Amino acid sequence: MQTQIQTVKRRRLHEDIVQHFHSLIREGALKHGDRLPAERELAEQFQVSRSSVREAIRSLELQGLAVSKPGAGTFISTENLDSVVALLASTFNAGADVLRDAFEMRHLLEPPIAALAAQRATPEEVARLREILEDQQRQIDAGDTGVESDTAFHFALAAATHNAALIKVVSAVEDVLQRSRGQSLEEPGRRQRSLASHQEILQRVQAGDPQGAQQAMDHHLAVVEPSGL
Amino acid sequence: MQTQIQTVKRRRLHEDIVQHFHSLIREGALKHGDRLPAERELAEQFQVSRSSVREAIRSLELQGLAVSKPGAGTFISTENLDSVVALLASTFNAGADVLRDAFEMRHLLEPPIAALAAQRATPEEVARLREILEDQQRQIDAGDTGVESDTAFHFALAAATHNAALIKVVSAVEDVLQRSRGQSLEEPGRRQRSLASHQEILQRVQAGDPQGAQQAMDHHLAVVEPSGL
DNA sequence: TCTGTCCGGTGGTCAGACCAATTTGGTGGT
DNA sequence: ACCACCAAATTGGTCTGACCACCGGACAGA
Repeated sequence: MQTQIQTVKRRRLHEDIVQHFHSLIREGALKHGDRLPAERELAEQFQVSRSSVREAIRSLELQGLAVSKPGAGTFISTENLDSVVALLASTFNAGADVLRDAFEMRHLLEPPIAALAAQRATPEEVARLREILEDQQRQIDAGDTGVESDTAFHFALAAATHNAALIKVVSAVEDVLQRSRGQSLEEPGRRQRSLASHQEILQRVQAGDPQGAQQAMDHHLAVVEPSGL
Repeated sequence: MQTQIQTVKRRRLHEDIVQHFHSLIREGALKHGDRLPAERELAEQFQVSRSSVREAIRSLELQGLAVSKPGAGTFISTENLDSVVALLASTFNAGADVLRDAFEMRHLLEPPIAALAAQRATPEEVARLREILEDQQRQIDAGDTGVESDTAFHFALAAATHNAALIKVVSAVEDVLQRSRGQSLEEPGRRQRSLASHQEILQRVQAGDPQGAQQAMDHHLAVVEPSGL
C-alpha cells in the first residue's frame, strides 16, 4: 500500500484543495455569492500552509470560480464572466493563426447561435439588443468605430441562447477578435454595413425567425470578415 | 510619475508578471520548450518575493502556457493540451445544466467540424480515425463500453480540422460529456449503433464529402443523445 | 438617524527555512 | 577516452511568521 502510493505521480497539495472546492461547487454545497473561510482558517482546516491555500485560490480565480477581495474575503463567483473570458481568450491566443481559427469558429457558431436566440430571446433581451444598436448608431454618428457596441451585440446574442457554454466560448472568441475588429471598422463604409446587418439580425430575432436570423448572421459575417484572412 | 502610479487601481503583482510573460510569448521571445529562469532568479530580477513569482507561474500553468517540474525548472509549453482541456472543462462545469448546454454546443459544432474534417483530413489522420474505430470494435467485442475510443474519435475529428480553437473547445466538451457517455453506452444496442454511425462518418470523411459527413454526424448525435436531456 | 472614526479581520506580499526531485560535476575504474 | 556512480548543487513545493493595505462592522458623537 505504502509502496504503491509512492509509485504514483506525486500530486501537488494545492491541486487537492482545488479539487475539493470543485466537488463542493458541483454538489451545490457552494454556490454563487458564498464566502469561503479566510485563507488562514482554510490553512488550519486543511492542515496546510497558507501559501498552498493561496495557490489553490489563484487557481479557482483563474477558473472563474472565485473572486478575492482584500479586506473582505474570497467569494464563489460562478457568474463572473470577465476572468473566464480572459482565460479562454488566452488559451486561444497561445496558438498560431489565432485570428483565422477564431474567425472560422465564429462562422460555425454564430449563425446557429442567432437561430437559437431567435427561439429563446426574452422581450428584455430583445430590448437590450436594440439598445446596443442605438448606442452603436450614436457612436458611428459621433465618428467612432462603434467597436464596443459591435462586440456587445454579439455577446448579448449569445446570452439570449441561455446556454452557459456558448456564452463563454463566444465571449472568448469575441475577446480575441476585438483588436482586428477595431481595424476592420476603420475601413470606409464598413461600420454602416455592420450596423445595417446587425439590425437585420435583430429583426429576425425579434420576429422569432430562426432561419432568417441564421441567414442574416451568415450575411453579417461575410460583410465584416477582415480582408486577407 | 510615482504619484500617478498610486492613483491607478492597485494591480496585483503576480498579474503584472503574468502579463510580462504573455508579451514574451506573443512576441516569440519565448516559445514552446524554452526554460524560464528559476523562481529565485525571477524574484530577484523582478524585485519581488518568490511567492509572487510562484503565483504568477501557477497562472501560466493554468493557462496552459507553462509546466513546472520539481528539480528541473519551469518550461514554456504552448502545445500541452491536457491542462487546457481540464481548465476549459472546469469552466464549463461551473454552471447548472452542464450536460444540456454541452450537448447543445456539440450539436452546433460537431456536424460542421465533420464537414471541415472531410475537407482537410490527411491520409494519416484518416488512418488514425480508422484505427480508433477498430479499437472501439475490439472493446465492444470484449464486453466493454468502448467509451475511450468513442471520445478519441471525436477528438481526432476535431484535430483533422487543423483549427486550434476548435480542437480545444471540442476537447473540453468531450471531457465534460465523458461521464454521461459511459452511462449512455451501457444501454443495450447503443454501442453498436454508435460504432456504426462513427463508421458512416469516417466513410464520408475519407470520401472527402463534407455534406455527407455533416449529415452523418447529425445522425450520430441523434443516435447517442442521452434520453431525458 | 446619520456620519465619521477606529479596530479587527481579510487578502497581498515579503523573507527565510526546510524537504523532495532533478541535474550537474567530479572521481574512479576499465 | 568513456562510462558509471555518487555527492553536491540547483530546482520546485511547502511551511512559518511578519508586515502592509484594504474592507466592513461597531461604536460614539452630532
